[in-house]
Amino acid sequence: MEKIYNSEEEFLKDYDSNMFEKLSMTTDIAIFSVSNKEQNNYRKLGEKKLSVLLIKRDNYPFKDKWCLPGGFLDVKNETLDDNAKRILENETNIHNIYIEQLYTFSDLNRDPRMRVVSTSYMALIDKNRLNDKLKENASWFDVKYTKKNNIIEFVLTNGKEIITFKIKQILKELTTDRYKYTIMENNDLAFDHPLVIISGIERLKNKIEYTDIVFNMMPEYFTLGELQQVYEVILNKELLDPAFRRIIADKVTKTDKVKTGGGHRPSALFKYNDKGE
Amino acid sequence: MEKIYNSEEEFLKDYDSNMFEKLSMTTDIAIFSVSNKEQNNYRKLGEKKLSVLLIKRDNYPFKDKWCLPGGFLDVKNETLDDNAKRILENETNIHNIYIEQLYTFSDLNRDPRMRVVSTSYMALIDKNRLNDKLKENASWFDVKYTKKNNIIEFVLTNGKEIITFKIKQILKELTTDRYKYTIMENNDLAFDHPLVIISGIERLKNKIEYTDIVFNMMPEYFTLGELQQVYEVILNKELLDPAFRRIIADKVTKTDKVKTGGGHRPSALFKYNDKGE
DNA sequence: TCAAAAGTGTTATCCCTACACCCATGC
DNA sequence: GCATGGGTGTAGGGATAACACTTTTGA
Repeated sequence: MEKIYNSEEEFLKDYDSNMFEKLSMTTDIAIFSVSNKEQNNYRKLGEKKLSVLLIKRDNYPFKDKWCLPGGFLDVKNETLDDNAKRILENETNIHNIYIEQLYTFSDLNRDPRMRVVSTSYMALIDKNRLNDKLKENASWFDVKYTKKNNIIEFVLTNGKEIITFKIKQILKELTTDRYKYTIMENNDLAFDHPLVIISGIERLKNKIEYTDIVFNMMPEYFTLGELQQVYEVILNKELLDPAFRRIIADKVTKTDKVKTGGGHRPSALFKYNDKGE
Repeated sequence: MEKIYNSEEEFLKDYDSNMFEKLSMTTDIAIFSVSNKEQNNYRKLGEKKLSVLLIKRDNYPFKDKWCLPGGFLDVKNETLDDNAKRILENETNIHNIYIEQLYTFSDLNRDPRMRVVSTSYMALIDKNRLNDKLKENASWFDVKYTKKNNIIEFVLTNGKEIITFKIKQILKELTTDRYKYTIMENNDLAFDHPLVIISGIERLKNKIEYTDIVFNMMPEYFTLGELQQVYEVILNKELLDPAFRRIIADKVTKTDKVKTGGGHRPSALFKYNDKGE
């Protein structure tokens, strides 16, 4: 299991020991949610942002750096899914959260303490369901990214701190238009977690088109405008109303409820139609 | 590293020992290719089949059962990709083969010898490039499967032996139309390898639509008819000629070469157009 | 001559984009 | 009244499916 280091000396003492011949596994989880920026104008909708949960590390290596929630596999008792769920329950107090395995990273120098292979997960949640239950060393960061040629620049901020990193996108094989990502610049985020974040975002963008995973990030009742904003935040582009409504028409059911008070025509509230198909 | 058992006693002696507290990792690789069934009719094209390479195990557990090529990770020196490539080179003598990570399986009882987490890979190859180099305990099996409701029945055959298994497809979450697969019946294939095979087939079906991976299974020069057959074998359905030609038009380049001798109009030979885009 | 596959053109249909337009509300 | 988002209809264009048709070969 994970060893806790409180000082650098303690950490360096183990650094050259035989620990490095053993294999450990961890899971790292990118939990995504959508946050709502308040607006001054009483008419306008709050601007939505994609956000990810980070934890401030309290031991070496990467002490005092932000990282994704993650932890070591209990070899005797857990599957990787069990492990990811347990970590999420510890960090967020939330059960029954949607998780999905992303990719298994196995760089030799990933963790200086020992040989670690890490399976990454993506988790989705409606942030409003758990906001005040977070531990004090955890914080939601809004995610913004821009792509120029093959360089993707990320800016993460929680209002007080800013985290930046750059990722390069490369064609992996001549015969695939899937990409491989490598970290170009990263001073603020522990381990290879920038890669986990971009894998999660790519998966999310992909799956929102052909599955219903987006409803894991929505409250029970929502307006179509709110749902459209979430799509727009994830896809990083604007959608036209009529097109959007056609696409999601058979995924939602209109309810009797309406949402008023917005300085405009009240919106009908919808529910996810999980009987569908 | 992997321990070789030549008798069951030897194997059972270790079974209850402390080995089970340690963690090992393996990779398992589903190598797919397309085989060509000969036809009696001189005019007809050979019928194409999807095929997968299996190895006959020579030690416990699962002694004398067929399994996918796979092996233990060298913890000190290898990434998972390195490991998969090394295993493939050992088993097939082929370098520069296309590989792609699929999914990491971590069931607690996957391997009775010890706690094993296994990352599965898919590999693609043009079988004609390596046919006579195979080791004697390796054999290509044609893959046929039929789906009734949520049960998928597989029949694998290499001409002499037949391997069958059944897999059940279940909706994993209400909010995803991705599936989870569980093994219902499996007497002939080692470990959880049926799951690796179906994951690979699903990935292949998906990616053939939006990437160029199929060309990893083609020779340098091919006719559009042959290419279409490969598509049809992988997608498990027939395609209409004009539609197919439109889809792949900008992925291939016509060459001066033609293929004659088929009892019909000669076919132009095409090349993969890897300059594209 | 004929069966089989190679290869091309054409039409009808569907789906999506883009735009236009009206509705209802709170200040 | 008016800005704002809610909500709907429709014309045009592009892609696709389905079909018809011609070409070329080996036996």
